[in-house]
Amino acid sequence: MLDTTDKKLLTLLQTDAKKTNKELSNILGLSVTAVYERIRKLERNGVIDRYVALVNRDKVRKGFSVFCHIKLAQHSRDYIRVFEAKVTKLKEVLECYHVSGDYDYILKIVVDDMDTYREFMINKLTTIEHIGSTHSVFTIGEVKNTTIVEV
Amino acid sequence: MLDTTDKKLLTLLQTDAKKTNKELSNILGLSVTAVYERIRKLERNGVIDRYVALVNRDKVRKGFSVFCHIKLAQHSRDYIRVFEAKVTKLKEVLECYHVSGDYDYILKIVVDDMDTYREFMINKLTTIEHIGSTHSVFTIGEVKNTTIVEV
DNA sequence: GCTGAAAATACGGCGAC
DNA sequence: GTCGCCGTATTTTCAGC
Repeated sequence: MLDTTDKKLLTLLQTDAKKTNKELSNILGLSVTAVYERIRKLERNGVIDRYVALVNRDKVRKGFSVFCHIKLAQHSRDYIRVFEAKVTKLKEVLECYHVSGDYDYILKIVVDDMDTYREFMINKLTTIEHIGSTHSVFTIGEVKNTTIVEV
Repeated sequence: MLDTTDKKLLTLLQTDAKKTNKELSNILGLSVTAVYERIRKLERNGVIDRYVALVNRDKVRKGFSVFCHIKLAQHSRDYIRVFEAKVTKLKEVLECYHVSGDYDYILKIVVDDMDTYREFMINKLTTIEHIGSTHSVFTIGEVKNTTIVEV
């Protein structure tokens, strides 16, 4: 379904979505039209989901990242549904995964600093029903952070 | 440094970077040029780091996400430097954070499936020197995944 | 911050390979 | 599926105020 050119194109667009079709055509050795058609197809097929701006978190005082492990009190379908719906609404929670192991969910939380994290925990996260326990892991350094999946 | 308009603009661009300045100007109640100038400034100041295409991982068979906790064998400066340099090079590792707690690093790894994860662990990750131990947490569902930080 | 105009690019159709 | 060329429409970009 995706040939080598498509894969290269995807990596390029995941690296820099502002590249013009002309620049891409030079890199890939294709015509502008061919690049245009391929991108259209990748967008139509849903392979490219969307285009976004990435913000430098340190520049907007959002440099405090925390991973929070959560156990639910019970694992009924309703408890899961309610928890997932409410946690999704929290803007501080950038990512939430249902996982297997010692706990049920991993949340990636981004806030200003430790004080705002404390506020977030008390006034937002732990007000969600059915949470059994939480465990916070604080990041002290970002070694790598990319959105590029190489296919 | 950032006024309310800038913040709205950042949220809009983090949601959809393909919006034209004209569309943005309508939403924000500004002229096209004012929007242009504000975006230029956000880019120059480094608040906007870059623009990227986001790929639907399920469409490219990269739906298998794993969090891997890593302890180093020792915590000398050289060990840390070597580990971080090598782990950054691995394309399967999308994110790597230095953390405080029971382990030293959290890695977010995205691969095809369990088989490729096994291959990755054997042939790539665990060939890095100075790793003391690893612990993998497998995701069984993605509840939320956004890149938007609301400032 | 605005208006207006120039330059660059995207877009869609065409026939041909 | 790709290419090159054609337009036109849209968008970006940057004067000058």
